[in-house]
Amino acid sequence: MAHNVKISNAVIKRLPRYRRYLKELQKKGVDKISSNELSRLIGYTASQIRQDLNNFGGFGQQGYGYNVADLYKEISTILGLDKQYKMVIVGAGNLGQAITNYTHYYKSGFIVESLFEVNPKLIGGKINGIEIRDCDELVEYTEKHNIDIGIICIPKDSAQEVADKLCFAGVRGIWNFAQVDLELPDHVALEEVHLSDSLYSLAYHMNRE
Amino acid sequence: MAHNVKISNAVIKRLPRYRRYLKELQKKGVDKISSNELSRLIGYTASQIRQDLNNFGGFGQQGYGYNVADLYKEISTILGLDKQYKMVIVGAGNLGQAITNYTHYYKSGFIVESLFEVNPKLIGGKINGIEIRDCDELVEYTEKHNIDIGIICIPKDSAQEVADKLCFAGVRGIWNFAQVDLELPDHVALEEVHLSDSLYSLAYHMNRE
DNA sequence: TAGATTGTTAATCGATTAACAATC
DNA sequence: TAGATTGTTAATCGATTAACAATC
Repeated sequence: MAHNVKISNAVIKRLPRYRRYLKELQKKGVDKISSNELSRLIGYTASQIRQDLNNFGGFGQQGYGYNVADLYKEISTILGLDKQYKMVIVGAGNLGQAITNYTHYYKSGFIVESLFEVNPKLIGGKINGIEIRDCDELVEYTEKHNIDIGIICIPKDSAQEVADKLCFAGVRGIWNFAQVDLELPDHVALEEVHLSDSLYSLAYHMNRE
Repeated sequence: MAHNVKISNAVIKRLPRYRRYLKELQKKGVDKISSNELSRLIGYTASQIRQDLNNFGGFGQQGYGYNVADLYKEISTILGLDKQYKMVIVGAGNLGQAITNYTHYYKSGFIVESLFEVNPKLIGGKINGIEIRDCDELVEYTEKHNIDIGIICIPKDSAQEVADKLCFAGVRGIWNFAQVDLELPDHVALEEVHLSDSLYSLAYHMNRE
């Protein structure tokens, strides 16, 4: 059953993966699955799967297993994917463009409302029909349009400053691609994607295995 | 001192972060730092910092601390950043292009030798002077040029197939951006970047904090 | 030398796995 | 009902933190 105990981040990080596998099962027309079968597919132990899910409630049925469609829906709700999120992307370079396209085509609940840039050559242009505005308008726009998420796709030197502006303008979450660890107020959620850290850990493993 | 005990992935994942902070310190002209001072900056406990570093050897000096430049260099070597890596990127869409530019400008040790595409409109074009070739040439090219790393920037449906080809052609590591968990032979290192998983965990935290 | 700080062992904490009673 | 499989408690394992002797 649901409790008030804080759920560890390790658990949260596994939820999207459960969801992906459940989606695949659903596509294949599978409508029930046991923790053991799921374990074989996904690679976590059956015990861990049951523990993870029971952090949020008893979604299974003894003697039967889990209903694939129901569990998929439950996990989606836990993650907040039943809601919509308005987003702005700061930095309209390749990465900003890539994320714009990606969310535009694949993530219906996450809507890119506008991009922001300092480079005058890009300002006024459009990506997927979404306008690129001057960075000077960032705070005003974000406040006015009740933006939920700010996405930072700019070099690290100005990243903290932009993050501060986004927080001031009322975003509830920041998705950071700049190579710097941001400091945010407690009430703003932060997810950092450090691409070069990821590449470096790949390099490490290439020299051992 | 260095041992043969397997070093946990948690430790490896922290190394690039140490390195980033040491780089900043170096820029500021700081030449020595204690585990306590570093702890205050980076947010890990001093105890953890000393434990982490001692997995690889005694880089410090009692009563003094750690030499910033030396430690930076040691960590770089541990990660394998003293070596060069030849890479190919499969998928020349926005993300493939973003990574090409990114590594081209910022990661001197990681060289994008070629991109590969199935879209005939893109084949023959260039990004940063790097040619986009037909995916049909992937195996031959990769073998011939002794490519070390394959980067997968294509939709999930063909990702495993491309990964198999890259492994067959002899890469030692794969950096995967497709939304699927790849299965690779043991001797090929794998680093997965699941962008939507990251976005979903952000959504989760936005609805709790 | 005295003070500072590491390297390393021991203690604690948290996460994973195992076991099994509850129950569909 | 009997068999299967969950939900949940207990045991184990591993990672983090604390403590302190070694030593610069």
